[in-house]
Amino acid sequence: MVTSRDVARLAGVSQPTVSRALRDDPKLSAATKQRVREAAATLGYSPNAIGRALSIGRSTRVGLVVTDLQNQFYAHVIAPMHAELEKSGFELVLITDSSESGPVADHVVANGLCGVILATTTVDSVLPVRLHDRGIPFVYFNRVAQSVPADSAVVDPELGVRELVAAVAAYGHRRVGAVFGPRNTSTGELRESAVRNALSDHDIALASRNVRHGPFDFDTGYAAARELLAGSQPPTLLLCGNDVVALGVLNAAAELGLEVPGDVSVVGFDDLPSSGWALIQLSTVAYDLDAMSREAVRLLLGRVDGPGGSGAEVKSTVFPTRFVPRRTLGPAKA
Amino acid sequence: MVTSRDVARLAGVSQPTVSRALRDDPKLSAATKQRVREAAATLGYSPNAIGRALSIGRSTRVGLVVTDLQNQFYAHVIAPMHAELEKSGFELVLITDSSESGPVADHVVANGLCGVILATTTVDSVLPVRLHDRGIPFVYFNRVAQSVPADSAVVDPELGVRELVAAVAAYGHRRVGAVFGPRNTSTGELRESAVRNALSDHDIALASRNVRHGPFDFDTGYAAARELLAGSQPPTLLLCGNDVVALGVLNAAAELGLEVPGDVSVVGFDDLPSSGWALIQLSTVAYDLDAMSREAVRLLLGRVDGPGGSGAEVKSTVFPTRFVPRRTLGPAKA
DNA sequence: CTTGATTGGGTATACGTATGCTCGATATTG
DNA sequence: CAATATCGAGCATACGTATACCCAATCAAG
Repeated sequence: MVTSRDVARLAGVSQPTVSRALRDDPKLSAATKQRVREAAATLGYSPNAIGRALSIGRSTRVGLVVTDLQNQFYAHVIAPMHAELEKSGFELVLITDSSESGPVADHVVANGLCGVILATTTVDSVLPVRLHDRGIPFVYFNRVAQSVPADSAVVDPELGVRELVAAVAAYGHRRVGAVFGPRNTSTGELRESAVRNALSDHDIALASRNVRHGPFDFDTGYAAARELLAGSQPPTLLLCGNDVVALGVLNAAAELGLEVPGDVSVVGFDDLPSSGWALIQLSTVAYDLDAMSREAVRLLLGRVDGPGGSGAEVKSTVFPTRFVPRRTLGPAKA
Repeated sequence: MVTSRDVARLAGVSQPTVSRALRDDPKLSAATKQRVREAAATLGYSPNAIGRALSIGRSTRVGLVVTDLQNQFYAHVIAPMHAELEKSGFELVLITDSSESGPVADHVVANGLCGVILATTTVDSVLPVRLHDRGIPFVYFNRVAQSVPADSAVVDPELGVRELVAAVAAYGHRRVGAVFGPRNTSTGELRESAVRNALSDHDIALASRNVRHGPFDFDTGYAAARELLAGSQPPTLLLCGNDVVALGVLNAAAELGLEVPGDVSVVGFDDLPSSGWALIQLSTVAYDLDAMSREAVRLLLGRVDGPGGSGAEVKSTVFPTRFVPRRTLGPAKA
């Protein structure tokens, strides 16, 4: 491995001078910088991130805390985050938070991550508290916890859901069901209340026997649909907490031999790329997930090497939603 | 941040003793170890990975080189790899290799990764050479490059493809087409030749006008299908390089108003979870992707902290395939 | 009882980089 | 021309951990 000392020797300067030259320290003469840069180029030197991290007490590595890496949703989150981080020379480290009991914070400290993006926060998460206590910069992505304020990139479901429910009403749905997300997540709660409010604005009842809750995954939708669509008077529409849940519902409906939207309409939330496929054509509520992912990164990096650090005001970037009508929402079955 | 020195002070020992105690050095008395462990627990100490990495000259961070993080395939690769790495206390770092010109190797060195898993190797990749030159342990996942030998976890398409083509022949397909993977990847080549051999064993011709090549992604399948299925005498079957390509084909077929398998049959390769969905029901060639991902990790870790290092024999774990018949393969259209 | 081996732990130092401080050399000013 | 300011770069050291080496104490064997 070629070190700054090797470069120093070749350039005829001291090691600290190499460090300063490459960091473009104004104290150095242009001539010296040039000489050092050439020597570095000759040797193919690139500064060792480990040494640097140890020295300045901070790495260029950002953690992303998720629960379910298999979940399609995260693929479309990870990719833009990674791209955005790369632009600033940061690395993305995946962290799965299976227990949430606290070791994650230890992990972050021990591995010297300079910041964390929380994508699976529940309202009762202790992780934000732990991170706050240790002074580790973090941001909320998608979900937030009220207990500890921090920057966040989130979605406002209101508008999209209103448009969606207007369409639902226009199609004449009266007997509706829903598969909401977990009650202990801000997204779950927010979307649920948005849906409930919009439904009651249109005088559409949501019977509790037609409502299910569960994690934002395929199985939740699948299991809920098997139950909800099996009765003698099944709902003519299932509103889903997100697209992945809706996919579970769609597949359960297909297995039950039900036509969509002939027998039952299905709507999602997120507008993942696959929702637009001809095979799927899921009616859903859309927002700019790519931009939101990048924004979370930008907010975090602002905290990490920003001047104020945790001093500045808490910023929350809210992304608007809109309804995207597609095939899976149609007229209510008579 | 609590350091080993803090623990040392509390335990009334020197800093190196803390290091030794926690690494279970046989030179230390059990009593001392116990005292140190208690002190460490009291302070909530966990060793700083940065300092450790700098000291021993090796980190516990493994890079995964991919091109397209959005690609559904990788979600099912990343998850098991991450889980397997976590078991051994290693971290997963994502690296996208956009240019493949060499900076990836620099990146690996600079950021002190202890090893790399190559998931997007082409036969003419320079990255393996660079890694080999710098003595960085790496393994091939899924695809290999002949130029530099290294451990690999790969698929043997032979058996599955043979079974698949037998089914194709039984269904009476004579006018077939294919959307193969890139010619400069080992997987692309291997699957293509397996298909060609099996087809000719059944005396089924594969007209070059019905063949397309391209990256293993959705758009490849989509674009190819729009072309291949548009003619007056379209193939009655499209064999696809992998499932994601097949999804592109299926969606193009749906847009063209074609029935699957009534008008055209489609088969894939990989058997991703979504291929088994009721909505999709893709006939495909399956293998244990989860086990293969984990094996790649194990092979790499064997090189990283194994005794022989690069000295030992090159190991290649080959995963067998089998045909999974589903809805998208049916009788040839008359 | 002395000598040698052995055990247990401390001391010194290394890893690669960054930065405060120092100091010589040059430039500036009175 | 002398005194002071300024610039440029080196020296020393810090970050947290691991390990080679060394030394004191204990123990065994002669």
